[in-house]
Amino acid sequence: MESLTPLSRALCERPVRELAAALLGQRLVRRERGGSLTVGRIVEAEAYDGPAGDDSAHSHRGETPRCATMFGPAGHAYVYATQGRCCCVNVSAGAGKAVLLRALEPLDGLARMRRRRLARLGDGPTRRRLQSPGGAHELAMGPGRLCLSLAIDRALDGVDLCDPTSPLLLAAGEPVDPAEIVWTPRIGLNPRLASHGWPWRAFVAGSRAVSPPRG
DNA sequence: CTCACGATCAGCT
DNA sequence: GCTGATCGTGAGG
Repeated sequence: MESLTPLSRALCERPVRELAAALLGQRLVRRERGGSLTVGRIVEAEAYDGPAGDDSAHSHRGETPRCATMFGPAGHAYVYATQGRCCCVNVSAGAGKAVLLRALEPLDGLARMRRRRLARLGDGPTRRRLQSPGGAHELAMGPGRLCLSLAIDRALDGVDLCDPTSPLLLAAGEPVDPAEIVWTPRIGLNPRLASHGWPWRAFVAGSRAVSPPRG
């Protein structure tokens, strides 16, 4: 059983790129009714710098109902729906800034994670990979898959990730040595997201759970 | 009200 | 590397 020392609010109030780096190695913990815990180690994170200088942030035109959590206190979960299929979860960092959690290395509750992923899959190669013994690292590889594995949806938007009693929280793991952190431009289908040339995507070198670049 | 568009995923070529 | 699924969101009339 993982210990549940929550991450401090002060950490989440640091500049977003520092926060993205500091989140690597920490735990994302999902506590469901009945007390079951699903836990992953954060291995990939992406910083969004808010309305001032970041056109690709959801907050780039100011506060809207969808992204209101980004303008609330730091350390809360900003969860939004994408394509109606799945959600993505961010750690709010105040003033419209946030860090998107892109990938976890599964630690606890692997059976629950696999069950929830398989429930969404047809009879294709992905199903067979996830069922194979070496397939566990793929369970939460990618921002949408991460949320599917941990049963994160819009109902969790706004929960306090620094509160040890929350259904979703950040807990202390092992910080990652800065030398092990790789920075790259953002990835995704929208070329605009990488157009800044900013190396704002941080991931743990060598992690098998890091989502591969696309396009 | 209408409409264009994704911070994605899965499956196939 | 390319396409379809599928729908919330936000901008504009």
